[in-house]
Amino acid sequence: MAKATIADIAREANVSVTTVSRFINGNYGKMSEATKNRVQETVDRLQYHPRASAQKMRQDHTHVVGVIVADISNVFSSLLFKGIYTELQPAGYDVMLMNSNNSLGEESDEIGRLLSQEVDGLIIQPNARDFSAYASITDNRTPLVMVDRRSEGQPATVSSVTADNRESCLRLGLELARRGYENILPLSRTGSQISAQSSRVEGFQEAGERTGSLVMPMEVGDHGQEWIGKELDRTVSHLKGKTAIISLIGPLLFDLLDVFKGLDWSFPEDIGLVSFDDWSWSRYVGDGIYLLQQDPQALGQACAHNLLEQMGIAAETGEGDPYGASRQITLPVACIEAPSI
Amino acid sequence: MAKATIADIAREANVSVTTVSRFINGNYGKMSEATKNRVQETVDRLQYHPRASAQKMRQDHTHVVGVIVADISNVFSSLLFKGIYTELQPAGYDVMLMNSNNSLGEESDEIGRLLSQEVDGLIIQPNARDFSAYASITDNRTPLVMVDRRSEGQPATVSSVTADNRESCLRLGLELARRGYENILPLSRTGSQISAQSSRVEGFQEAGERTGSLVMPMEVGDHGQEWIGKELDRTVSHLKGKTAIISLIGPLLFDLLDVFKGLDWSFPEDIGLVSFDDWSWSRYVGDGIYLLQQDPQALGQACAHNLLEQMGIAAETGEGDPYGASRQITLPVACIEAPSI
DNA sequence: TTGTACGCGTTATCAA
DNA sequence: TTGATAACGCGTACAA
Repeated sequence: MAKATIADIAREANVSVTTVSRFINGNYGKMSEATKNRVQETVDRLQYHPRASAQKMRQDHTHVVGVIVADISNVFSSLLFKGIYTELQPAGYDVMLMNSNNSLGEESDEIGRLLSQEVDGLIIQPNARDFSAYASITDNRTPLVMVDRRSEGQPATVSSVTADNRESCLRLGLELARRGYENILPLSRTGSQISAQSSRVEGFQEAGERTGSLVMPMEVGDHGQEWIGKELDRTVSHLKGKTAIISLIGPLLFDLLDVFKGLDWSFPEDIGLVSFDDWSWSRYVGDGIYLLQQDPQALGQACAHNLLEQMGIAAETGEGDPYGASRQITLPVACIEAPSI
Repeated sequence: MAKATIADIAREANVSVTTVSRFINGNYGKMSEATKNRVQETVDRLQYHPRASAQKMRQDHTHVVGVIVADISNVFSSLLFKGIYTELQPAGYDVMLMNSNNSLGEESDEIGRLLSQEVDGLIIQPNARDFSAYASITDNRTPLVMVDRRSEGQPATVSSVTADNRESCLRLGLELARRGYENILPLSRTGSQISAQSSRVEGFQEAGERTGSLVMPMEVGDHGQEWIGKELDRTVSHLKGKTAIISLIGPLLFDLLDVFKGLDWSFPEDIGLVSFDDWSWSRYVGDGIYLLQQDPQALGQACAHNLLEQMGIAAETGEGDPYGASRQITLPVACIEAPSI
């Protein structure tokens, strides 16, 4: 027997499809207890589930939200998703998750797929430097929230949720100077055109300008530990005074620890070490590592919350401006002290 | 202007809806270059996207797969998802991801939602001890793959993908005995009715029977580090000979390291320490920790691959048996040696 | 090579 | 309190 439809229920329960539909949607107001029970029984017996796709045809919302993260194997992304999901699920929204792998091409393809799914809203951790890559979304009047990274030329109508990268790095730069560090080496490994790492570098550079310390950003690209070790060794050997190395992205800390071991550097004696986002394991390494830590789950919840607002307004006003609720949201970065500097 | 439909394209391009439909579906066979180009141009200009929900009405597949993981904040789940996604996306399937939070109630609700979405297939990391919780899925003839855990009474028609938990723990138990350990304390923290942890305990118990060593499983439930520390201390102080403590689930290792610090135990001197699934950070702790490591991404790919087979057969044979491809798949657990035992 | 017309399962409108 | 029926956007059998 094929899947039950609303018509099957109606026939079996000796009512009209209208009544069944009302029942499904909880409009018990105009329904006798008797019919209600009869329909209920039939629905259970035939294991009827209303089909989302058929419902979508008659309604202007799908109750599905699309999410595109840059790298799902990074813990940042999974906690971000958890925050999003925690907020959206109780509100009655399902989530389609996609992984762009830090690739512009995959991202673009995925946006198309999600638009085809008629998602009610979209949360993206973007890869493209220029916002034009996302124009199809706004053209579509689909509510959009950007997270973690900002692309250039982003319309004021689009929301943005990021951590306080610049400020936290500025503060850390000042603190390092206060502790007598004269050189700061922020290491980044950027997979895409844009990332939160660049705002972090800016923060350090500002601190350098204010304190007179040397800030020398280093982009390690796809290079392995051997290359990183060589470059670091060469650079540091030319520097006067105390040097601190900053891992601007969580996974890079793994490599740095190996590199330090290879060079036989220990911290904080030979060199200072600070990292972003270790996801709470590094406190078991030696006496712990000084950290700047984002709260990805909070970021996710903020995204979802803002998106719900946008979608709510879109639903209320119909043809109105779905972007009334938009804003730029910045969440704090925690500083976890440890004797690695 | 409202979203473009196939009819809009047809009108603008001066062709019939049939032609547009053929174009969308790549049936260029019966189409002149001229019309093809004209349609192409119009589609681009109006930014037309076919609506998945309308297509679904006319077809018996949605090209959407549902995935329910037990705890998305556990790295196991995110890598599992990555494996699934990596396999399904190129095959043209979108993925709805849900997080059951190790809760039976949420899981049951989520299954209903996914069935309403008419997913073509389902991958679940199950919470319920008894398979009856999933009967609605098989009643629906929706292809299903269970991963990581097995529920009782699972029909032969349902696939299962798990890591080689029992065997790997048996081998480790034997190895521990060989190294002179006389007591093995596997610690588990189970959030749901079933988990992979129980097969692991079985493996150790089998080893205990063979070697004569004492195996004393301990369930720490929701207790905090203080409780764990007290219980461990009390237990170990009563034991003769060398003792090894096993963290049967990755996150528990965090707690154990703190507990060890609190009790001032060091490994391997005072006690042996082994853990499952640290996700590669623990090698920086002291001289590293002995590990049994699953490959969640490989598990995910195996799930997706099997599901694709099931769905392929379902699609081919129409009313035929979609479960022909079903099997029990077991993947190896890697053993990463380190001087913590 | 292109077009017409119907039906998929549901909800909303209107009528009874 | 209930029911009949027209849409929603698309794919396809059949007609031209």
